[in-house]
Amino acid sequence: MGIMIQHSGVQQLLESHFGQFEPELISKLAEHCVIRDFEADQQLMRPGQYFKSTMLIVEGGVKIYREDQDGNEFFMYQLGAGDACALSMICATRKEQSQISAKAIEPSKALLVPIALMDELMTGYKTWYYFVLETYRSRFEELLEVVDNIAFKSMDERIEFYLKNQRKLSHSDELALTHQQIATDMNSSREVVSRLLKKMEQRGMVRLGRNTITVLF
Amino acid sequence: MGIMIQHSGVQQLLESHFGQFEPELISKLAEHCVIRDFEADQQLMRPGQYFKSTMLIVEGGVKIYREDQDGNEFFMYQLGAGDACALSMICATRKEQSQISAKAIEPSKALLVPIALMDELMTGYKTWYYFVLETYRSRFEELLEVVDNIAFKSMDERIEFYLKNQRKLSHSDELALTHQQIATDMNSSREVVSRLLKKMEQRGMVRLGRNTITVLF
DNA sequence: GCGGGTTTGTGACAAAAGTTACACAGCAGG
DNA sequence: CCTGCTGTGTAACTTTTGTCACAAACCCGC
Repeated sequence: MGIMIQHSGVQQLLESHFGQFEPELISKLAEHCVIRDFEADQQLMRPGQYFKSTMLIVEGGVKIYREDQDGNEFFMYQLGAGDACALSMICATRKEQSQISAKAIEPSKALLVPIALMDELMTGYKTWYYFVLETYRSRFEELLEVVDNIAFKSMDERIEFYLKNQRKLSHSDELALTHQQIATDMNSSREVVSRLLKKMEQRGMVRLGRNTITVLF
Repeated sequence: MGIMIQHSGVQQLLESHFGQFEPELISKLAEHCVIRDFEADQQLMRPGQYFKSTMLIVEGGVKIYREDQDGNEFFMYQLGAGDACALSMICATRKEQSQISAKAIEPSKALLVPIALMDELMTGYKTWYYFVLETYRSRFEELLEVVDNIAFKSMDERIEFYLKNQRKLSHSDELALTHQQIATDMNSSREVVSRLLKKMEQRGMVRLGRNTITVLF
């Protein structure tokens, strides 16, 4: 009975954010997969961890980071409900180690799809197949955009891009961010970020407050 | 008759570098795809171009670049015989614009697989399906490594990585490179590269000559 | 061997980013 | 209201990277 309730919950979550999936696929997923809850700031995966399943975000938001040997982290992109982690799909299919770290930015739910199921889903369900391809494509493009930013742009342009991104994701011009958080995400230092933000304020691009940055552009 | 000869040539090239493909897949590809030749330094694709087909490299070597608006280019990774461009697969499936530029570094041959064929190949041939997934995975990982380099490492470490890479690809410790080429690939300037290479020579890591860098580490 | 190209070496300087050090403002809890 | 913590502002300095200017070395064809 507990399982039945669980399954119908899965079904409902899938229907609301993965409406493109055919009904049989949704049933299949509801039958074989589980939902896992994450608190804000909790890690969904850490570097060096092995994947046993692919994750689809069904609620909340997740930030994806790249980490180096010294534990520095570099923010790459963010996932929301309806997105999937390409890495967990790719690595999952090869039982590879994760090279990235993922952190929930708010209370979130993810659907765990066992890797054992992947082949069957890919060959049996057209909408799943397209979903996976589309996931690869969009993650790849996001990653290319990340390369653009750090390869061609200076710090102030990168901050601007970062803020635009955050605004889009939070659907608000008031961002609840500290300078330190931004610096950490960009693998820079707080002083540099403060300095550049101050210049942006003087140019009328943002308004700065404690824990808040209001985007004006 | 000319077509017959063409087809058997395709078949042979496929067999030598894509031995994992099942015979029926090779025949299928030989039947529906064509080989295209590229001279050294010729562009396989340029930014803004639309894909009509996916490319498999069957001979030679290709460098993949990201370009910005001002025409600066940033080298990301290199493909050899047996590799495929993930971008051309991903974009091909959506008839998207290319975001990258690809340049042959030596006389090369590529197999052009029409995008119209992709779905049929993916669903009908297991080895093709695995090949595509593996292509996505390895390009994605290469891209992550690129991010690592520019996000975490300093110029001298990046040069070191670049040289190691080139050594692996050319199967030789003697690299035929000018400082200017390296600088262009890394979106830096020739003077900086010269300076750092000189330091590396003093530390005994390389030996420098005109048009050649001998890797000693 | 003599120009004229390309490639490399180097010094001086400028700009960008990172570091150190410290002051101070804002807020929360006692 | 005081205390202490967190977040921000800022000056001074170092390091790294990029730019400018020019010299020297090398290579090739004549």
